[in-house]
Amino acid sequence: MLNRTKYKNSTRDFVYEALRDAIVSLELPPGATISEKEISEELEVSRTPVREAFLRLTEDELLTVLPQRGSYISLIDLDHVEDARFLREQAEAGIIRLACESFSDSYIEKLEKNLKYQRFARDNDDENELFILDKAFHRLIAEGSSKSRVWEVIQKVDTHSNRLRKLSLAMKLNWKKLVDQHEEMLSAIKAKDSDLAEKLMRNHLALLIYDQKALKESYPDYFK
Amino acid sequence: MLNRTKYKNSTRDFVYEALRDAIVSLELPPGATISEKEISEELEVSRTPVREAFLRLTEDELLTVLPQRGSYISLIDLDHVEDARFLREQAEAGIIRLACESFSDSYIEKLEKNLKYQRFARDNDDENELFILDKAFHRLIAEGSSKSRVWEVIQKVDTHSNRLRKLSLAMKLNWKKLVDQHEEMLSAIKAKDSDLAEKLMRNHLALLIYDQKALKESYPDYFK
DNA sequence: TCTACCACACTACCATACAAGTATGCTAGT
DNA sequence: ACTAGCATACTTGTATGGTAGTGTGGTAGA
Repeated sequence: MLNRTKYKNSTRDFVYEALRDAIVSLELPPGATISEKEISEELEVSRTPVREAFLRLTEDELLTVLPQRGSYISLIDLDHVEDARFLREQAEAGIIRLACESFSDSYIEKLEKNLKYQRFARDNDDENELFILDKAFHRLIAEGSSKSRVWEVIQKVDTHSNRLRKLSLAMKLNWKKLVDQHEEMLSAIKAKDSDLAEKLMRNHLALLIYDQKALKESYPDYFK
Repeated sequence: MLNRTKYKNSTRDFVYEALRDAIVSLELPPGATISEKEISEELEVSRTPVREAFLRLTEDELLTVLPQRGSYISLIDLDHVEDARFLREQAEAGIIRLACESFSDSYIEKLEKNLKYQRFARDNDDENELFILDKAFHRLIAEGSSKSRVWEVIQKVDTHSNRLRKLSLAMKLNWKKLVDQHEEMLSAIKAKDSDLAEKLMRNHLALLIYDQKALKESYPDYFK
């Protein structure tokens, strides 16, 4: 794993971020067992900060701890994924309505710039970059509507979906139409058409039910 | 504080629940300083589980920890309250739409029973009971729509509002019209009128901006 | 061969000791 | 009288030792 010095001040945060990144990137796959001692030796820290990181990961539902038995990376629970997706749809529907009501020119520009890069990434089949730009696009809409904190909360409960997205990336699923949808959404915001914007957003996020079935069949061990 | 034996298995959960209840009930008021050592002596446990409870409370934004300096109960941040309210409005608007589409008779009955008690509590000026019944009412709608987990998530981020509600209880603010609104909502669900139900829910939750101003003036030390 | 039992290795949980940063008040020097 | 600086008593952060519960593999006995 990475070197400690490039991280935050506290050892706890270092361990937490290292583990979370490893889990979300599937470097530590769902179902893998890990122990406090093992990680503490690997990262060359004591068990205390590792334990505290474990607690936070448990809260994020990325880790499952069985007292006196062991811990393992949580399996992806499609019910949880759907609940997170539902919450996200409701939240972002409300947010994009706000965006239609009041959105500064500077944020319009930021979105346009982001979209330009999205098109570029799409034309170059750079799914990884598209993944990042997609996230940034939605974040910008929330930011411009002064709802950054809401967006952060959603992100927090959306970790399971993030792992799914990583899987769908690996399987090269449909990432193309995404850009078109984003463009339509930006047009709606510019036209201040709240109803249309909300509808587009809901359709867009409904698609996040990717090919859950296909993914589950390809990686059965990763699912609950 | 309470005896340990009546709580869950782990010491950590015992400490966490004891502190969280004390904070939300305002027994530990915003701004009050507490230390790991102090709590560990009071509850007669070691510092480790106390510390772990502190970490969880920090994640809930109920506690603020300043390394090497001290910890204090977080002040109520009205911006955070509004963000949580916004998220709750979006979520419950979506949930009540679901309720209009599919809601079993048994849950209709449960809501009716709950409302009966609400009327009783209102007529007896029992604000405390009304507080509990209000919570249960909303929870029932989520449960009946198979969105319990979403409701739990909302609850988790809504802790600041809960403290506000406790304050407004103390000030005997308007708790009467609440029952009427709930009755209208149930009627809309029965009539399967999604649009009306959603509108009612949004209006209802918009009111949760109580008299924030009045509260802030009455308890200035509790706010950020 | 099968089963009951036990020793052992493993886990997370909790207690405690030590380290390091911070605030405060006293004291010595001006 | 005032200030710089240090001792001290706090705080949280980290390390480590011991405890109790759990799974496993081997062994003795039928």
